[in-house]
Amino acid sequence: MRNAAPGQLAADRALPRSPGMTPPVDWIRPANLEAARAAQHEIAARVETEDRLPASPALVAGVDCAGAARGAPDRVRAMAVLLSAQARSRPLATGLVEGAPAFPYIPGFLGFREIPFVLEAVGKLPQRPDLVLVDGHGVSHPRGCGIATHLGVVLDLPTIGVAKSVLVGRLEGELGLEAGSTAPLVWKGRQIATVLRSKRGVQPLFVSTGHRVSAETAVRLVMEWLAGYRLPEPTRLADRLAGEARRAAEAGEGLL
DNA sequence: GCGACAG
DNA sequence: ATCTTGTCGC
Repeated sequence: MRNAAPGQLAADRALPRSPGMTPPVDWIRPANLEAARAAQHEIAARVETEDRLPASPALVAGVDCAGAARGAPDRVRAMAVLLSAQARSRPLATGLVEGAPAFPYIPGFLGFREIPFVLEAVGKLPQRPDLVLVDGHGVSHPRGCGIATHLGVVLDLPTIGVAKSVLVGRLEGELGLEAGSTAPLVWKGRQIATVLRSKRGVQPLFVSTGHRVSAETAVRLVMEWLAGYRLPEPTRLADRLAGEARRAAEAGEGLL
């Protein structure tokens, strides 16, 4: 079992979920696009868009994925970082996983490619966080099921989507140039995310509800977890550490 | 039919 | 996401 398909083993063994229910396999490893699309509709029907998390989360995790290594075409590396409100710059723990994705990258279906690995990476953390910041959209998705929402429902944890570009929708109105400026991202007449200028002079972030976090709280928490950079610290560290891990792997395998 | 299109 | 040096602006 040590050499089982990465995604499969990851999904079953490492699910750091509260006891009670196990997500349908199609929510994690659907056999095809049609099944994946159906799963997204099921997941979207279970999303909670109201707050159901501590007002000030003490343990916040950040997750991100990167290519495993240049030269290793279809490999993915997932990094999970656990931070505490007390020491936000110093990770309490990290979880790293690598494997071959069962899904290709298809806009709108990112979760099926990365979540199997993210689940295993989060499972390597010593404890479940109060909140998870995800690199990508939450409900600001064609079917209301971006990777942040997908992950939140599967993990049964509060999540926030922090994307660096738009998937669907359009910025409405004007976005100020100052840090903290916001504007609605609207799609089909509905606000689906908040465009946030996290820092002066940088491209904005697209913050959306993942699961159990309201749109307003999502923006507040992202702002609270910023540390002088465009991305909030949990996500920024996961992104940076994933990149460092990739370089280390390339060097270790002599792929240079 | 023609674009758009998270990471 | 990834390939990539120098360069412009806060």
